[in-house]
Amino acid sequence: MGVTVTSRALDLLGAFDGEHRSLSLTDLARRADLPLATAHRLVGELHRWGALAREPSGEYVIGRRIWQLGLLAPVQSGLRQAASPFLHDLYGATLATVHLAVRDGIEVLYVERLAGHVSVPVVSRVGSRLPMHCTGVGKVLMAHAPEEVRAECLRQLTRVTAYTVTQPARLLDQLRRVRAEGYATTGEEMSLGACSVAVPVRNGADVVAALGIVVPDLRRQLPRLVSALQVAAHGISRTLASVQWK
Amino acid sequence: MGVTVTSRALDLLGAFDGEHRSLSLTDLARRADLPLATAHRLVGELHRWGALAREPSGEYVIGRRIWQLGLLAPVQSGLRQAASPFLHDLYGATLATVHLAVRDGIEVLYVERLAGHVSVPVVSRVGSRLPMHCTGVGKVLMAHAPEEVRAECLRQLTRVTAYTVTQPARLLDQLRRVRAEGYATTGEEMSLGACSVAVPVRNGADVVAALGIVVPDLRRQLPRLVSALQVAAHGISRTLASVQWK
DNA sequence: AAAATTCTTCCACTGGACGGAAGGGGGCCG
DNA sequence: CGGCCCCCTTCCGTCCAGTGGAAGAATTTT
Repeated sequence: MGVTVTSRALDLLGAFDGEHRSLSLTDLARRADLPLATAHRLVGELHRWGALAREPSGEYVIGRRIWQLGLLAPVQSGLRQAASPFLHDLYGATLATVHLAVRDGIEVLYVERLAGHVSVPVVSRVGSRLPMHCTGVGKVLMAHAPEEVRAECLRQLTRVTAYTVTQPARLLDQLRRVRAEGYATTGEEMSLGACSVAVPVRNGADVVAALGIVVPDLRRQLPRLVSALQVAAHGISRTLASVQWK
Repeated sequence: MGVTVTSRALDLLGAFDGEHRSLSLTDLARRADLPLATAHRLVGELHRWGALAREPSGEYVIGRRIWQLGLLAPVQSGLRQAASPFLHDLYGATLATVHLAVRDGIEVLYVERLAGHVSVPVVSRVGSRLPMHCTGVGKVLMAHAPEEVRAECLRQLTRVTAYTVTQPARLLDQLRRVRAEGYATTGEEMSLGACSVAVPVRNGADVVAALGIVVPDLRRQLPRLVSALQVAAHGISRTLASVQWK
């Protein structure tokens, strides 16, 4: 059941990613591993429907219709909208890069990112994924994930910087503290010069997301940042509860 | 050439909209006008790929993968990212609901919306469309649209409130002034109690988007608002030019 | 417990999908 | 200018994946 028409069309869409935002017909055919004639027909249909658009150059890009559909996804319409005003407040209070993320499998999926004109160099982009063990939001989500997910993560603690925690025991110890104290921190574990603090966002009893900020250094004002984060997280949680999200 | 497999799969996705964010299999089949067995198979494939997700209730919703794809669309990745910091500045300076919109056919497509905790009642949502003749951003986009688009719009000047401009001649006159003065205004033409000001966002010589704000009343501080808008629009234009968007 | 509704699986027929091949168009180089 | 290369588009006979009626399972309602 591997080669259905639908799966081919979807594979064409899947040919696009962060590094390949516009592709020629030939590129699409190559990346989806389809004969040119077949790709031509399918791409034509996708284009007619609005899933793909054509740049002046002739290359194809993801169309507005897909973008509009994406806005209907639950991450977007529920969580993001509930969080939006609180994220702005948080940014205003801290002037740090603000992140909202959810867990997707064993990775962190960034749902929203809010940064000013200048900011600490950060790798995350909205819609991108990162491993959980070396980011603030990731530690929060991992700490509150089901046991089997945590176990799976521990199996691949890849080293990113010299400060990345790669010993399972040590990470588990940190996660225990995250649950106990209600917030997680990292210090240059993902990229040098960037530290982070994060707190869980709840919907009822469940942890549905994590809210975090990235700063150059957090020795001095950690208590203030944690309290600002918790105020925002509580606000989001309350909004989620009131709209009965999910 | 109306009934291809791909078009059916796409129609299933198209069954979702602002009012129907989650649908049961039966609903999907009904809305896409497909036999249940066929819908079942196609939905299964879409689900397997990640285009659809399943709620705890068993209903289907747009999946994260579509959301991620949407983030790659040019509106999103180019325009929105370039605009983001300036929109926050603008919100900070005016505390009004801020809108960024592009033209899509003969309608206004809202690309970004930024509102505080409380705000003037506004109908727009990100990803939604509205007619051009009765919104601030719409008038800006219409004023700078190709002649044939303008003509097409004039053919359907639907009345929304008692203040909506429905006489072609009068609207054309307003548009001429928009081009001359560099900004457009509306007064309760879309919804009562809401006025708006908007300015064009350029990329080189082309008007690629419109930036607008909605306020309860604009008699008093119009000059200040226009200048704040223009500062932001220039900032966005400069950013677009520097990243060679499109 | 019966009835109604929704979801899932099955399978034989058939019409839409397939893709090799050939034909256009534009850009680059010798 | 002509030859070459690359990319896009169209065509058409073959064939297999898609189709959908029907039956059955699962769930909810009456």
